[in-house]
Amino acid sequence: MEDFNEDDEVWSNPVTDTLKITDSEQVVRDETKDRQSIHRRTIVHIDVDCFYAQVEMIRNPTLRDKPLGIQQKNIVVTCNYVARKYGVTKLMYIKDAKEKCPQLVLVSGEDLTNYRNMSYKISEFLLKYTQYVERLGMDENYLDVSELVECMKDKTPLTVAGHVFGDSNQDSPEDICTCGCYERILIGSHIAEEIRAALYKEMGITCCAGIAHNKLLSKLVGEQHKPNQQTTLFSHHASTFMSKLPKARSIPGVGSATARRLAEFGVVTMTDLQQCPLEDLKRELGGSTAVTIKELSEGIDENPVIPYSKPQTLSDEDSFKSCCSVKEANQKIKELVKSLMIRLVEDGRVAGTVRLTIRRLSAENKYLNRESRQCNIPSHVISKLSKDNQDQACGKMEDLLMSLFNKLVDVKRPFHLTLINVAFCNLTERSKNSISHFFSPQKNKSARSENKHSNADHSNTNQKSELYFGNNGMNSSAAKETKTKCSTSMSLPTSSTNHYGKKNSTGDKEQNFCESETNLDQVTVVPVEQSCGNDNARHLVNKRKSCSPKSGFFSKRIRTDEKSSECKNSCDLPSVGQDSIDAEVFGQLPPEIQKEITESRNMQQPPSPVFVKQALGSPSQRGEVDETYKDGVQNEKKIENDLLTTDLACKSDSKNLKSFTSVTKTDKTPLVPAGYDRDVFLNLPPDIQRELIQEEERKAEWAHVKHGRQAVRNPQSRDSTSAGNLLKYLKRRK
DNA sequence: CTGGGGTCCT
DNA sequence: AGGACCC
Repeated sequence: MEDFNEDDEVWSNPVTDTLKITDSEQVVRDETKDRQSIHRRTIVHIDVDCFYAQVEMIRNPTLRDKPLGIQQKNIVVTCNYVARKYGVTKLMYIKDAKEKCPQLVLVSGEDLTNYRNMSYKISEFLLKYTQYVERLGMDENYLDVSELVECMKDKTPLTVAGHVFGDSNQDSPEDICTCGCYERILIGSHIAEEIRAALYKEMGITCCAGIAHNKLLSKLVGEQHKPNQQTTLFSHHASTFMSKLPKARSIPGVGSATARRLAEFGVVTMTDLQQCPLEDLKRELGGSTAVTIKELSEGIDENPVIPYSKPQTLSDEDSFKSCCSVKEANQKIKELVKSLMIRLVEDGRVAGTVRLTIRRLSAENKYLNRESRQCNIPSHVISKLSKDNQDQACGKMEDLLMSLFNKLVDVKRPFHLTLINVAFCNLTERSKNSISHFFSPQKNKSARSENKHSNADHSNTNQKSELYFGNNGMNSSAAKETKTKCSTSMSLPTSSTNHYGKKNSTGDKEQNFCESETNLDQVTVVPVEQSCGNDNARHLVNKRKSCSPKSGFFSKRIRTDEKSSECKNSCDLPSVGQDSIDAEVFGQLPPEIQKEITESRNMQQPPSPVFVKQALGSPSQRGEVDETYKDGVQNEKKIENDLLTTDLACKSDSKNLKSFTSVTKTDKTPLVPAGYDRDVFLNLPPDIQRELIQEEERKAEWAHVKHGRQAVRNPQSRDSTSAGNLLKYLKRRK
């Protein structure tokens, strides 16, 4: 039955081949079409509401009910929704903002440390739902939840959670796509809602979500209802949705430069772009961007969600009115280096390159005029850094940067700088260096490229991911967790028909309700490998042929042949909970009434309509969401405590690291990190041993985080709170 | 009077 | 090294 496999596509593409020569009626229902469909994925885009302002309001709850602006230099970079009521907007001058709202409270947001920490906590939290989490800036994440959806497809809910784009009442059944995406997106909307509820409950963060079949649409549709709401887009509304966007510039990926060039030949609105002949676009913009933005304008976007990893650069910058002397510059650089060094040490990697960027005051071209010089960091500076001589290392680094400064600026002539940026890049894990240094010098050269390769590629194929982590002796849990995740159950009733009266794709199952009240915690989790057999487990391996490292909307098109696992049997888990609405009765209501009920529930501010309420395990955990939201202050203490606990847990982790290290120093039989020859290792100087061990610890910590088991957290708070009804079914390793 | 970060491509 | 894009 699953004849469509990788071998077939080498020779031909049965689906598209057939599509070309046949009437679509039969083909659309072809099962192979489902796998190939551009609708095959379910993507959730999570956008944290006024991120910096939320972080500050969590830090200081008394700010909640005041108009709050986050200030960087002369600008309000973002503000809370109280301030927005007064007309304060993002990137507004302080002066203008104060005019609009004299009581505006300003908090400096120039130091990003707190925001960065919260940002990663959020991304790590999201990793509990899928390994496919891609960060976009500090406050946005894409999640490919296709696998989660696949596992819940027997539990397709009746209605969408949250807002939906377009007027569903106007839909006739023929409009709805029959490839299965309708049901997948429906499930996706409930996944998104649960994620948002959990994010709020666990971290006190509110966000918006967009749910659609690709990244572009999920991001754009999520902006329809803000803040703290979510919007779902079904594929049959995709082109309408795109047409309704005002400007071509609305497409993420069409920036100011492209928009200007488009406007030069008369393309301004989205429909202009949609209707502009491809040939014209190619002529004006070049072939690849032309094709890309043309497809984006039609709502087509096959770019995969690329799992994030550690950042590729660490940079710190400061802008100012004027810096006209070497002495001043030196001082600024010194400060930047100091804070960057701290971040670099925390990161655990070594920087191979340092870059200095400046901006000169100039009448024209106010801020496109950055110039930079970079150089390699000599190894003796690196070795200083890895020891305790960090002051010395900073000194060396300053010297390096000053020599770069002299390359940029003719110091004998007057100069006027308005910005200095220092960046560490070419970041590599220390163990790579150490290992190749001490054990296999000939591999030294390949270390960098190998690293880069896996950064770009392992994210795209489970196969490589497994190889990569496996080889490291670290953790192949990325791929494994995916497989085990398939034992997920949604607590909503299923029905053989949706409220349009269309058959579900799983329509042969007449079981409409899940009445079992089995305790969630007793649910047996069956790994997919077992329940589906090896043949199906094999499908979990992505077979992406190529990978462009770029993750934006302009990346080259990547053919992805992800085949979702078949895990029908393992999904037949008992389902739980009762809803206050009788699902059977609800299902028999006329569609308009169903819609009304759903909508009235969706009006509630926090994510909590039918699904969440039902999904939350205990009465004490449901129903209070509204309350909690309204007087957030009451909850603040708890949230802060939670965060505190988290921090402490992190610290205790590094404490463990230290005690581990000290054991190796004093014990007669020191521990030897996995993957090292014991005799060789023990003959190394003690400080090298210590470094290697710390290296392994750091890698382990990161892998930990990467695979969703935060280094952190009171296990109880994770297991027994709202962390997720979805999550309750996910098998956690150990 | 225009943040402080990031990404990838050319 | 710079340019485009993202937030």
